[in-house]
Amino acid sequence: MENRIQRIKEALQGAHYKLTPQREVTVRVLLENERDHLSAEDVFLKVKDKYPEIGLATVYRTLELLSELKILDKINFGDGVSRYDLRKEGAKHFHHHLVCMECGAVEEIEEDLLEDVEKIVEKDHNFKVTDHRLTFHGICGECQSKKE
Amino acid sequence: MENRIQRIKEALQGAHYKLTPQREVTVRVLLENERDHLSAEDVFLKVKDKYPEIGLATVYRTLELLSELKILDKINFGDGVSRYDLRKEGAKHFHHHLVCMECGAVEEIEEDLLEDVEKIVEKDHNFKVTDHRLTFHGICGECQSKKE
DNA sequence: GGTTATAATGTTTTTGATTATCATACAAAG
DNA sequence: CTTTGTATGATAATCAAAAACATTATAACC
Repeated sequence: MENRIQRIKEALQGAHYKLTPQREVTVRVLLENERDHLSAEDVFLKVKDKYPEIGLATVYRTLELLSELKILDKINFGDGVSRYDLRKEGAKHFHHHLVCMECGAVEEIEEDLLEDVEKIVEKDHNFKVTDHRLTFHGICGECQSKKE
Repeated sequence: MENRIQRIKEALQGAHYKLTPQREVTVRVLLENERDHLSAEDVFLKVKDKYPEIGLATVYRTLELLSELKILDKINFGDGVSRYDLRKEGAKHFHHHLVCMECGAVEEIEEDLLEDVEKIVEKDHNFKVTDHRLTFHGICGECQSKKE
């Protein structure tokens, strides 16, 4: 935990930003809820518990900043809100999501499934791929068994 | 063109909806701009040229309806608006997009690249895949040559 | 045809997420 | 200490999308 914060601090400083107390609290909330996909509002409420003086705009600004630095990924599952997802350390790529159409559960998968597909795209379409986003829609195991 | 509209009409009727004049004009606009990724506002303005009495809410409702029927796909490229994309006739899956991070251009690719990947996901995660969405971020051919 | 029920429409208002603004607080550098 | 730039918090503005609601078209029945 502490060393991840340390590295995020270094990433910020490398881009001439500071790890202010507000930003640190926000990062801690993101780390503590790494498995969830929090909206800005969710993050704001959790941060406010630890640091009640913080303003909503600051949380938005911090999330935006961390996204620019590729520490966070901003994702959108089609409900009206943006959600934020910590990128795994050292991960070149965004991880993938399985979204259940029955219950809305979101599972993350880590495997790098698209190495070959990227090569095809680069070759066939003369497009230099820097990242990708892949989401599967379907029915999760739990909902499959419920339906029987 | 006319037979595609005919089939969309049948799809609507199969779900007990009618192809009203407003809906037909909206569908025509979508067909005529198949290669673009229009926002609801874009669609509204184009429809209004042909049918000035139409209301914005009707366009929203029609887009929503066509999405539910899987005639349209609602997509989000991270700017604040939803965009709508006609699904190819007979296509089981959403097509993929290449988004250029330099100029914002969006290219569509049709190939079904994920057959194998889907099998892996179904097997490893006990998740019944019904659809997927895949977007590549990168730099398009044109911007690559400009940079040299 | 007339009548009723239902579906679809258009106008307007409201909501709700995100962004912009701006005065204030803070920190670094001289 | 003063200056200069950055970050913050409160608030207002924006803007896409949804909701509300009254009106109009359509269909079904007699």
